[in-house]
Amino acid sequence: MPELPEVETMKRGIAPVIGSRIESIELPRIKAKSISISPSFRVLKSRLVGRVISGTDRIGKRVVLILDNTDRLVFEPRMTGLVLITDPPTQDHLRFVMKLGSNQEVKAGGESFGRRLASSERQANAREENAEGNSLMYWDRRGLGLIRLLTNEEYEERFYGGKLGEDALKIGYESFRDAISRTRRPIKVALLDQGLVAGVGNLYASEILHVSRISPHALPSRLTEREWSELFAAMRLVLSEAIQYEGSTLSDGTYRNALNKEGGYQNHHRVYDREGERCPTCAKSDIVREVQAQRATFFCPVCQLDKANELGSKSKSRSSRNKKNSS
DNA sequence: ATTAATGTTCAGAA
DNA sequence: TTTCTGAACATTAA
Repeated sequence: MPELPEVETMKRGIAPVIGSRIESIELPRIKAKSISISPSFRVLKSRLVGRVISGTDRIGKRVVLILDNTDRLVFEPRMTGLVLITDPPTQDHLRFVMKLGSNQEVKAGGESFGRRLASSERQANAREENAEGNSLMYWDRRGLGLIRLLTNEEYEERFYGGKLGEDALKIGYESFRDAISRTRRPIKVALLDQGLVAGVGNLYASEILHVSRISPHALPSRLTEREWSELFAAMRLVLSEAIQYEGSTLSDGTYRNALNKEGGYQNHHRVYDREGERCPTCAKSDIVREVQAQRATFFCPVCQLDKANELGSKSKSRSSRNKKNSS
């Protein structure tokens, strides 16, 4: 699901829209309930049409279009949202379309979707319409995402007014440690708090902790200096690796980049969704799946052993595991 | 045919 | 103040 690497990939993928003028915006007529757009679609239309997209940005897990009057159109994909510039995965969950004037000549010859085009005439037509019109689309299977148009001031207030933490790839070591130390929740839970550091989600939190060999249950207050620096390095490593592979497309196949192409990082996950597989780091245990704060958490109980918390941990029923490790 | 599970964010409760 | 819980929604696996 779109976390920092996926959203960064979308942002990079829509770079071709920079410099284009917005000719119109549309709400595709679909059966699904419409997503949240604020202010209203009418207002968006009056404020967007005619404007030029002067740039793009990413803030945490959001994609941002910067307009020539400094307004910002923010796409928040949440679970299953995608920002695309080619045909979306399906037509029935296409939520928002922005038609763009071509800033430069677009070659209409390069159709390379032959296989999928065969499926249905209706879809092929709709797709053609989108593909040749040079448009930017928002697709969202579950429809939990949202789109909002903000003035520059509203944007600054909303995202830099202390409500959102610094971006996980921009934050420095000291600030990172200070931010995460601000809570008494376990480290895995703290990493998910966007108000502390922005961009890390459930999948990458597990991966980052595994690389740094820190237990998801470890308490920030008890991390050593060495662990902090390993955690920080692991965060940068994992996120940039994932960006190199254009993000993770999980088994449900939802996530795609801006060209509707799957990511590749799922093949390089060390622990996420790998319950029962051998730990790639120590090879002394299988990966364990556990629910922590209502979220699936994957880790290796051996090389991510939480020494400080081992005895006093308030874990619930652990009956299924009988490990007779010397202690 | 129901039900649970999926992950992000926010409002409201503890 | 800080942390926790449930809702928003659509789809799939059980």
